[in-house]
Amino acid sequence: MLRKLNYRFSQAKRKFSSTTVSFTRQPTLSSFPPNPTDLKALLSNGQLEDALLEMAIQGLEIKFEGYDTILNECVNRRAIREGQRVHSHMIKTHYHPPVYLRTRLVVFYTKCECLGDARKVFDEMPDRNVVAWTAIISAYSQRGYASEALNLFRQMLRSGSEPNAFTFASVLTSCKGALRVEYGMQIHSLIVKSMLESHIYVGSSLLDMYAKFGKIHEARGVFEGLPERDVVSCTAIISGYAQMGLDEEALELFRRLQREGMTCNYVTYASVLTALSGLAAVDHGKQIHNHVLRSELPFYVVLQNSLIDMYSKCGNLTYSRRIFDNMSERTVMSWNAMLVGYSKHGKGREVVELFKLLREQNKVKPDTVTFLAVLSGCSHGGMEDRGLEFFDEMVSGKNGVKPEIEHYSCVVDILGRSGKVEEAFEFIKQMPFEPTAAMWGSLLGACRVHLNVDIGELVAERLIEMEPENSGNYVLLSNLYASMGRWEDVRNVRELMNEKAVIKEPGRSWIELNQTLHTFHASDRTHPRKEEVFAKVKELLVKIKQAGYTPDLSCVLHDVDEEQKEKILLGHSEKLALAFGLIDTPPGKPVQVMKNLRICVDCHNFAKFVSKVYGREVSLRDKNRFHHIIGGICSCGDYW
DNA sequence: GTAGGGTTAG
Repeated sequence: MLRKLNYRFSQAKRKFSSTTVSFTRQPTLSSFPPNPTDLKALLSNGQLEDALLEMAIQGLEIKFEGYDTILNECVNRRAIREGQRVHSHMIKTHYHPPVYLRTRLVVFYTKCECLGDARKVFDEMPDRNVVAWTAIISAYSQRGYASEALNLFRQMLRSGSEPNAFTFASVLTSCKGALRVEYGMQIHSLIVKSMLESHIYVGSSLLDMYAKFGKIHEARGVFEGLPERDVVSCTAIISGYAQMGLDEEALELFRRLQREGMTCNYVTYASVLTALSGLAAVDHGKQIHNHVLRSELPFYVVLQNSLIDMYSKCGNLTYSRRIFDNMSERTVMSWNAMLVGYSKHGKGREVVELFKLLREQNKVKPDTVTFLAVLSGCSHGGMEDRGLEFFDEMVSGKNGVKPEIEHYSCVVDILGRSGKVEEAFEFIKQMPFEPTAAMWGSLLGACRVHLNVDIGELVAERLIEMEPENSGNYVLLSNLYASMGRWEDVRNVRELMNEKAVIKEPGRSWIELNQTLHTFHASDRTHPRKEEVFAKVKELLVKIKQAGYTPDLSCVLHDVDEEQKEKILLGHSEKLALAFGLIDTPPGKPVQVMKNLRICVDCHNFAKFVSKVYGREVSLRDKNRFHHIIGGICSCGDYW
């Protein structure tokens, strides 16, 4: 008997000699053949290797319970090689595992990220249960194969297997990944039929799916219908608003839920910080920062990335850089957030230097966003030649990131900015992508600054063809004609616009003073202090006119007389917000105004005169970038 | 046994 055991033991040792398993200790067998209880005892002592050894020794005797126990342990420890050995042991010994064990194998392989092996076991299953289906679906979903996950879900339904809450929660994620809103809605009706709409996991996934497809009302409906809320469902709805750019709604909901006792974690704060970045609500942002510091949350790098972004979008690059410098670990997003910050502030030199540092440190691989930030940073920061060099590097394939359409768009911007309008036009015609409206828009802007009507007209024609409803395009063309003194053409543009255009998004500007956001719309008659604000605008106008300001009437395309046009211009929301800032802050203090769209030529000029005449530093953050105006000179170089 | 929310760009 003992010899038999020794023989088997040495055989087993040979079998396992290729693994990392070390045999410092001989397993103690209480009986022969050993039973699953022995295995469990070994496993509970953490002796997975010994358990495997015993399994090999006893051969066929192990069967169901032993395999189950060991595989479970392999899953818990993510012990890939050991689990694979268990699986091959089954095959070698011609053991045919029941559904339960096959499911265990599928789960083992999916958890160990061996999708191919998982799929093989799954495909060979004679009958599949809901757990196996869900495990394989979520494995595909989590690894980014959303369409395949949806395919499998359809197969599951056809096979007659009934999805449970786990399945629904998982498959909804695939709908987001595969951009299939119609499937999401069909699945929603299945969920309702299964009475799982109020399930906390299913509900959060469902509301997140709606939010990701821009159906925020549906998302909110699902959220309000949840019988209980937790940190995930609350975060999902807040981030839903934030991701849609509904920043005020996101902030408002966050504050309400906080009052109602919501718990927050790092994901919640990261989502709220996105909204605060959009609003440039730096006082609120600092409060969150304090919370974060006090609570010592895990996954700090994600939060730090959000904080870098928040501070830079609130105009405080110094804070951003301080956080960046103090990070113990940086991801590519950390670098990107910092580079984007410099880029939006027109700090070309800093962009190039930081990118150099990124390469020197050689810890993080730059990605497509990195190059987008670098190219647009070079463009906005007066480093056009460096920008073109980086782009050439991308084209040559030296840095491993191939240029995409957005990078080409940056190059159009760079060429246009440096006055190479013809070159930019040729570049667009020859690039391997269909030009976008944004590209033509950027080139039309270049034509305006560099007074190139010939190309401007061609570009405008294509642009208006592509986006006949976008009033901004007509304004650019009108500006171009006006700058050449072609008033007849300005009138024609207006008529053309009257036929087709609608104002897509109303202009809105805001300013944060003493932790309060004050928002203004064009010709705002609703603000409680409107009289004061309008009076201040008039006062500013008188003073800056004396200093040489003349309104740029080509920014107004309404069919009205000149006096009316000037009135409309004075009602632009950024002027109101700027005036309000001047009223409510002491002389000499910098003022920062945010705008949801691109700033108009006249308002830009207005702000420059105000900064000069009143000796104020004025910062304007528009849709694309910051304008830092000191003494009448803007950091954008009058090109944006 | 299987499941939900997050940070950079556009």
